[in-house]
Amino acid sequence: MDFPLRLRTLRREAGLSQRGLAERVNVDFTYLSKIENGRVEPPSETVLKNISAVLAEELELDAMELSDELITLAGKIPSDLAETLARNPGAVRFLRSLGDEVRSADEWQRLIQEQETGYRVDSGRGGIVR
Amino acid sequence: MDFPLRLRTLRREAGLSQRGLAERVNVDFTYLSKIENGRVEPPSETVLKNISAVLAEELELDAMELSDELITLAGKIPSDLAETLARNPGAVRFLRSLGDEVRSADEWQRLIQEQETGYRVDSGRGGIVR
DNA sequence: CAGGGTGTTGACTATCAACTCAACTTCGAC
DNA sequence: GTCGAAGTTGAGTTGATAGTCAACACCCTG
Repeated sequence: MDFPLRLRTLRREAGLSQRGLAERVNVDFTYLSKIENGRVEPPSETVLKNISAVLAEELELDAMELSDELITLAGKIPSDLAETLARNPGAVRFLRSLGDEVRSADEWQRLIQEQETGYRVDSGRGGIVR
Repeated sequence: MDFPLRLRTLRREAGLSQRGLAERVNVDFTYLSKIENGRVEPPSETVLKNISAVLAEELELDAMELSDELITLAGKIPSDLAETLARNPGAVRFLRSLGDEVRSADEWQRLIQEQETGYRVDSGRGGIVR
């Protein structure tokens, strides 16, 4: 799902009008309209976080997770992560070392598994290899 | 080493004047002066890449590695990596899964080792654990 | 001390992202 | 049919980013 639609869906699920949400987020409601219609780029991370906070409260979701979802859907990198990357040349080298192998969501999931379990997981059948 | 000094050092090693480098990079030489003196923010990634290409040629270094160095020194994320991250929500989740454990350059180096060897490496003594 | 090569500085400018504001439309309830 | 609540649109504003340009200062060499 793309960002504009996701936002509109969430807002409606939360039972909020554009004006209602906009007021709590401190932006003009016409701006939300444009965002939901893809007439403008997704908003700043600040606004995205505010939106996430309000929606998470209404929908009883985790605000952090929601903002991560919206921020990445918006094609941005959460600024705290971005800072970590920018401050750690090693992090950039590490990501490069992953190279083109890592492309799909599955691959990333596999890496998370490895990281959490300490085992290297076969990407094919999901079995433990070593 | 910080970005301004690193740039100045490289430029001098390459035997180029500010005017000389600026011309080949298609920026005003006074801009380079300000950059080297930290009077302005580091330049755009485009300019950084142009600079890297010229310097890499003169110094017989790898242009890609040099531009990665300069870009990260400049506190930015190489845009191709940034795009990969922004397009892969999984990548963001993965980085979050690394959490606060990963902070030091050593830790990143360890992860690179793991990735390349397929073995989990002990961060303490560098031995193979599993 | 004249003149070319080098570096520094201040003031200004163009572009773009991220919005706001005023005006209009659309739709459902009464 | 009108009223209010909701949504859409075009034009304009604002601040930050990424530079340029004109002017000046500092050498060294002849």
